[in-house]
Amino acid sequence: MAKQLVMFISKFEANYGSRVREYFPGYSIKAITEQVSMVALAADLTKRTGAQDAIVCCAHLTKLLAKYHDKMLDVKKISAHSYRGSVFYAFGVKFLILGTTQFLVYNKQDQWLFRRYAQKITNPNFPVFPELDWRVLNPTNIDQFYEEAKSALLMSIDIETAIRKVNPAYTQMTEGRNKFSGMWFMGYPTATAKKMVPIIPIITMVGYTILLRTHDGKLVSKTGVLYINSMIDIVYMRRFNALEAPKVMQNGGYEATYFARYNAPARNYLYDTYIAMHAWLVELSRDLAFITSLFDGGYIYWKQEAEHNLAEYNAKDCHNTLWSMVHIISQWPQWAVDNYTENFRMQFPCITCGIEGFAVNQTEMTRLRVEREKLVEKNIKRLEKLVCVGFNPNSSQQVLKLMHGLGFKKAKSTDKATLADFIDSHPLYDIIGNLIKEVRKDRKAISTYFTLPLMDGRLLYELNPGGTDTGRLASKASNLWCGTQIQNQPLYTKSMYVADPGYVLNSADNAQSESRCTAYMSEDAGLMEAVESPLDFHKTNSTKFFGLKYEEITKPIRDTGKKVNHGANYNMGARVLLQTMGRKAVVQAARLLNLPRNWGLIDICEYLLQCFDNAYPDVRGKYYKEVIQEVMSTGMLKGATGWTRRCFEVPSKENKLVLNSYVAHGPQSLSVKIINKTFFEAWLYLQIEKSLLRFKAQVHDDLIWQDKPEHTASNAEWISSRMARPTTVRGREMVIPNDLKTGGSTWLELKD
DNA sequence: TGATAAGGCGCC
DNA sequence: AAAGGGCGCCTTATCA
Repeated sequence: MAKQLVMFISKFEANYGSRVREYFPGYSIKAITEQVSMVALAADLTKRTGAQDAIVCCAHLTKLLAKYHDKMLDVKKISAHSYRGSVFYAFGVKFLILGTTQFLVYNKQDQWLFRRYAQKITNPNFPVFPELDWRVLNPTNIDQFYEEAKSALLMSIDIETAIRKVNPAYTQMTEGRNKFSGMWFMGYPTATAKKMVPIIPIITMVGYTILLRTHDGKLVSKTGVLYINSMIDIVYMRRFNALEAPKVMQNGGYEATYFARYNAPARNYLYDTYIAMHAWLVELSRDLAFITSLFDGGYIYWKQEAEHNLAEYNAKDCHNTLWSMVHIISQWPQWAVDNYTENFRMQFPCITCGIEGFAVNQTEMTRLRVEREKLVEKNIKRLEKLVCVGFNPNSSQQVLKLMHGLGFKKAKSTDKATLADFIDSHPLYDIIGNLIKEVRKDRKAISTYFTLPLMDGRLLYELNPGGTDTGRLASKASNLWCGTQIQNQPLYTKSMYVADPGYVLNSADNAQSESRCTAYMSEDAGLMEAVESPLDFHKTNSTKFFGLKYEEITKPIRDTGKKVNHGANYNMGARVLLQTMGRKAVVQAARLLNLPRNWGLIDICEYLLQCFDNAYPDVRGKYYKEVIQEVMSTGMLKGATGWTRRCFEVPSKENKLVLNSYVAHGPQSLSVKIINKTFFEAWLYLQIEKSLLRFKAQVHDDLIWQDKPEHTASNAEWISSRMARPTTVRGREMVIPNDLKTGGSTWLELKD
C-alpha cells in the first residue's frame, strides 16, 4: 500500500502540485489548498488522511510553524523562503518545508533542492545532526572543556564581532603619534552612518564545537561559547585556537582577520564549509543556514535568533559548521575534493594580503580629493545655470526627466552609453551631457576612492577565493569595517598607494591572459596565431578582421578591432555592440572600412561582429557547441587544470545569457587558475619561508608585491619564470608570457 | 530612521 | 523581443 503524505499548497499554486509529486515516488499525496489557521489544525488534517508526514509548499503554514517553534519570532519580519528545508515536528506530524513550487518548471536549482529535501521524508537514512549540547564557558567548566578539546577529531570555530566607539581621549596624539594607532581608526560606526568617528572592531564572543569519539566508536560533539571580556578570555581563546585539532570554519577568512589582531591564530585550519561548497556546488548559495539545510535531516532555520540569545545562536553556528563539514566530507564527489585541494590553500595568501593592506600616502589622497571637489563645484554651478538650481546629475531619475524634457525621448536609462548617444545628438546636449558625465566621474572618485576609512594609514581589504563562479578571487572592503575592495582601483588613484619605507613595489601581469585561454580552449587556428604573434595583439586582430595590412592599422582602426574583439568574446549582439562603441565610433568605423553608405548602424555592427566570426570561426562556432554539449551531457565544465564547475543551467541559443556565462567561464577560470598556482607557490616560498617579499594583491591576471630593492631582481625572476610555465590545453602547450614592472615607489609607477 | 531595490560605474 | 562575462560599492529613491 502506498505511503500517505499530505501536501499543503496555496490554491494559486495548486496546478504545480503534480510537479512536487515527482519527488515522492511511491507516495500517495493528498493536496490541501485551504489556508489553515493553526498548526494543530494542519496536523489534524494530516492525521485524518492516515498520514504522519506533511510537506509544506505555502508561505502561510510555514510561518505558522516557525512561530509555533519559536514563540519569540516576529512573523512580519521573516521570509518563508529562508525556512526551506526545515523540518518541524508538531502534534505527532513531521512537516517538511519545501517552499514555493511555481519555479520548479524551469529552475534547475529548485528541482535539485526539492530532490534533496524530499529525501528527508523518503530516505529513512537521511542523516540528522546530533542534538546541540552547549554551555557558556566560565571558570568552573572551561578547563575541563579545554582538556576534552585536546583530543578532538575536528573543531569548529565561529566568532561574533562588534564595532565599538572609542573614547576620544584615547585617540589623542602625543609626539606626533597616537599610541593606540592600528587598534582604532576613523570609520563609520554603523553601516548607514554618515559621519566618521573613532571606532574599534572587537570580538565579543568565540564559540567552539569539538568532535569526539566515544568508547563505542560513536561520533558526538560538544559546544562551548566564550565571552571575550577580559585579557584572560583572550588568553583562553589563544589556547583553544592553538590546539592541534583540525579546524573548520564557515568562510574562515573572517575569523582569521580578527584572530590576527588578537594574536590568536587558528592552528591547522584545514576545512572550510564555505570553500568546500564553492568547490562542489558553486552556483548554489553558500550561507551557513543554507548549507546546513542540505545536510541536516532535522534542520530548522535559526538565523533569526541572533537578536534573542547571541550565545546560543553562536553555538548553533559552531555546531552546524562542524556537522555540515563532517557530512560534506562523507558525501562530496572526488572532483569536488580535487577542486577544494586546489583552491582552499588560496585562503592564506588572500588573508595576509588583506590584513597587511596597502600603505596610503594621505597627503596625495587629500590632494586628489580636493582637486576633484573643485571640479565638482565648478561643474555643478554651470549645470545649475543651464538646468535649474538643485539639479542633481547623480540622480538617474532627474537626468532622465531632463533628457525627455529636452526632446531626447528615446532615452530609457541615463547610463554611460545613453549619455554618449545624447551627447552626440545635439550641440546643446553635448554641453549638458558632458557636464553630467564629468560630475558623475568626479563624485565617483571622491566617494568611492578618496573618502575611505583607513587603518593606521593603510587600506585594508578582503580577497576571497570562494567568491566567484569562475574561480576568480572576489574582493571587498575589510572585515574590520575599513578600506574598500582592491580589484577595481582606477588608474587615477594609484599614485596614492605606496610601498612601505625601505621597500619597492613590483608587479607581474599575464599578457592577453584570457584571450590566450580562449584561443587554446577553442583551438581556433587564427586566434592561436594572433595571440602567439610577437606583433601587437589588437593590430593583428584588426588585420584579420578587416583584411588590411599591418602597416595600415591606424589607431582608430585598432580601437575598432579591440572593441569588436571584446564584444564578440562576450557574445554581444549588434545592438549592444553599438551601445558600447557609441554611435560616433560606429559611423567612423564604417567610413574607415569603406562600408556601403546606406547601411544603418545595426547593419554596421552586425558586419563588424561577422568580421570576428570570419577571422576566428571556431570560437563562436565550434567552441560554443562544445560547451553546450559538455554541459548538456555531463552537467559540468571541466578546465585544463582539472577545476570543475557543476552547472545547473541549460545553455542554448534560446538561453543566450546562460550560454554567455558558460562560454565565458572556461577562459576566465583557466586564466586565474594558472596565475593562482604561482601566486600560492611564491607566497609560500618567498613570503612565508624566506621572508623575501610581501604580496599586496592579485588582480585577476596581475600579481602585486613589495620587496627590498636588493631582492627585487631575484624575486621577479622567480615569479615571472614560474608564471610562464606551460599548461597543457587540449594537448597543446600553452605559455602565457608576463610583463614585469619593478622598483616602483607608488602603484602608479607600475603602469605604462 | 533603517532597509531594500535600482541605477550606475570602477576593475579585469 | 532581446539579452556582454566576472565582481563590489556608492547614490538615489522608496517604503514601512
